[in-house]
Amino acid sequence: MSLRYALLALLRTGPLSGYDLQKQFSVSVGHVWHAPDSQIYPELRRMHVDGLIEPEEQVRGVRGTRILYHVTETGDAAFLDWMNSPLEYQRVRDPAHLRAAYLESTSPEQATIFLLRHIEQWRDELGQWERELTRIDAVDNPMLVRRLAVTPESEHARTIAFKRFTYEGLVERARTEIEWAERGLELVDRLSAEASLRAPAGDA
Amino acid sequence: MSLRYALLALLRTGPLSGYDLQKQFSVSVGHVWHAPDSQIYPELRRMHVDGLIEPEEQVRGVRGTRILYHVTETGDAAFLDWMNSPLEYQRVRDPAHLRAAYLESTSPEQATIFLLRHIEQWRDELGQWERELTRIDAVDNPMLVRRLAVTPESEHARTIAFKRFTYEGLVERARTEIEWAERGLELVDRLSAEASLRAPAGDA
DNA sequence: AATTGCATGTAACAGGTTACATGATTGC
DNA sequence: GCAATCATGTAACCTGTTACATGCAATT
Repeated sequence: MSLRYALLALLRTGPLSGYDLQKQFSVSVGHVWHAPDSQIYPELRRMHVDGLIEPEEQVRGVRGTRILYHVTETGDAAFLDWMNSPLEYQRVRDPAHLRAAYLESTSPEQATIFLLRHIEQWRDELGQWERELTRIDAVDNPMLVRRLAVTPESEHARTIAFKRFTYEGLVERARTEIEWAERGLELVDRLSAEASLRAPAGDA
Repeated sequence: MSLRYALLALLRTGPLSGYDLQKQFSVSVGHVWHAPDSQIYPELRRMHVDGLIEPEEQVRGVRGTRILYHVTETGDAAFLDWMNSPLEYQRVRDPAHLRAAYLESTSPEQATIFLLRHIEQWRDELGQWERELTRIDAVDNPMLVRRLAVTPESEHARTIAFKRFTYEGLVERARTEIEWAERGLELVDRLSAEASLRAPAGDA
């Protein structure tokens, strides 16, 4: 049920349409909580039904409309309640470590491919998050700017500090994953070397 | 769809019942892939329908039965295919970092509570994984023992090495999370101190 | 006039969670 | 005789994914 709070967090910076939210999901909050558009639109409806947000229809051109959603007082309270409630941690479900635990069942080559892909995967994430960190420092992220615009100036440093803190955590996590997989590559090589010592294949 | 491969991984050490598997999920593979019993029994049926496993009914007492599942050749091949196929990474969906990004919306006290809980959460995981590491070193984990029993001795070191590698990764991840949250606590304190410098509350 | 981007959704399905439901066996 | 635990599931629900579906507006 975090989707609704991710949406509320964005909407608390000011009204946005489903489409706006969808885009933000791919660049800002999407870095910590992915959601496809097919999930966002129905959820917005439910949030409206629950009184957390209020739609405002806007005319676009001759016949087009777009719906801007405003956070209601109820919605604001719901967000703050969530912030102050114990977080529900998700059960572990980690395909990479699941596979890692059984790498002995495949060849060193396949193990290497798996580990290289793991490194690639996390390097991509790392790149995104590092870029986001520099954007935060430059106060260049559109959502952060929106957020600061509706925040008293005395709170600006705090707001930025927590965003930075969040992305620092993500960056460290990515680095940890990469280092782990790199040690895995060394392990695969070491095991292969040991095996070929015991049973040389290419020798006479 | 990793559940089925987690189940196959366990069954490849020899036949087990749904109940056995359920227990293993809470102590071995469950450390990387959680699954409740209500998911395991239906999945075993589907795996039987798909020809990956073969049930063997066993009499228990006068009327009780238990069903042992054996991996078929098809099942074995399916597992190895999975091992050699690109891993499907899950989209990021991280409630802790989502909340961290908006900690400025709550009080320092609530932020502290959140961070302390995060530390507690990961310390629990860390403890489990560290215990598992010592069990691996002592060759004391029942599933590892089963696994080694059906593995040629020349492969024992490899098998143990990858298990160790897996849990080392989990341990590092937990440590990274804990360190991050501890830095978060310092940040909250620092921000509170700065705020009370600018607007002293307890003073005359 | 065509392309890109804005804007809104529906439907079918897969995967996972929670709660419910039942009964037998074994050890004390 | 009772408790623990072995052993098997069903049902309803929620969340998320993938694919499909439509059409206007602004720019080139």
